[in-house]
Amino acid sequence: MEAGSLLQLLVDDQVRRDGNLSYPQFVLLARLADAPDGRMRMTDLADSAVHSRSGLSYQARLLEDAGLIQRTPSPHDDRSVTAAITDAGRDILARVMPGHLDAVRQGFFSVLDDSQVEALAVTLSAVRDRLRTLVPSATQRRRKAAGG
Amino acid sequence: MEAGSLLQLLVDDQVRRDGNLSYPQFVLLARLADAPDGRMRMTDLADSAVHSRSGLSYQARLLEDAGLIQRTPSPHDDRSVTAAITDAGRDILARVMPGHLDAVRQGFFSVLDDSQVEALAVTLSAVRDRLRTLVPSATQRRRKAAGG
DNA sequence: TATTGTTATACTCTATAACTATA
DNA sequence: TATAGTTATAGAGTATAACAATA
Repeated sequence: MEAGSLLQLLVDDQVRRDGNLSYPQFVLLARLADAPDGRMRMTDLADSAVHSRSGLSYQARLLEDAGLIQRTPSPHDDRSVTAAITDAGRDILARVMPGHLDAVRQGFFSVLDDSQVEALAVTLSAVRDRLRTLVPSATQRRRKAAGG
Repeated sequence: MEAGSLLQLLVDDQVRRDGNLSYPQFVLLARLADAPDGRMRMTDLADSAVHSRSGLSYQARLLEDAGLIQRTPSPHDDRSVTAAITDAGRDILARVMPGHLDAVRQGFFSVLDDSQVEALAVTLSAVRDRLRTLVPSATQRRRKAAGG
């Protein structure tokens, strides 16, 4: 937990300096950039980022006001909204990534060899998957609140 | 990072239910309980917990108001304050720990074998130590702010 | 002068509940 | 009825800067 907190502080500082982004904003932007076509449904984004829906709406508004993402109605379901990273969003990310990679290399990878990195990927993925079954997603929390 | 966030959510829920503690309060209390004599200087506590001093003062006030810690002037340096866990604090911790151990076992250790746990301890400790050299402590941040 | 700790203040983030709208 | 998303509101946590006190 200490390692995680410290790494988040390091990355937060860096993305704030280089791209005027907060850590959660950077995570959302990076996740969108990695998604097919740079788009994701709001609910899926909320679940994947461990956010409540209202928390995601808040961050999405900030990112949209900054011109880094755009929200549009989803094609096949008029209830849904699709968030898409904009060209400006990709530009910011391109500006931030070199420093980000440097920071992560220096703070994380530099003290590990390849086999250790591989082992971490395996074990922490297993932990993450396990925790996803134990920690209710944003959607599940909502269902629980409505039902109880 | 995902694993860390999820584990924090899991633990936060559990310590809140079982002991009416927030995650940062639980961390501070546990750290004090582990310290020799149950006492630590405020600055050392802030540095060890990745807090600013003001942030620690805030949490310390909450814990003290709840009767779980007590702050007293330090014996050898009248500028310093020593925080000590109280009997009530130890009681709360004793009430919370069984559920905590269960949660961590279920969410974390259950998916790992002994050698994986050992490898995690080695690698994440190295990462933590490395990050401690890169992320300024509360004291260092303050010096920087004063100097610049 | 430098260090320790607190406090006033402001801001970010997150969540709950209420609301609107569509399936 | 159930799901998707937003917003009003409130609260927790943190940090910066100013302050008081001691080394």
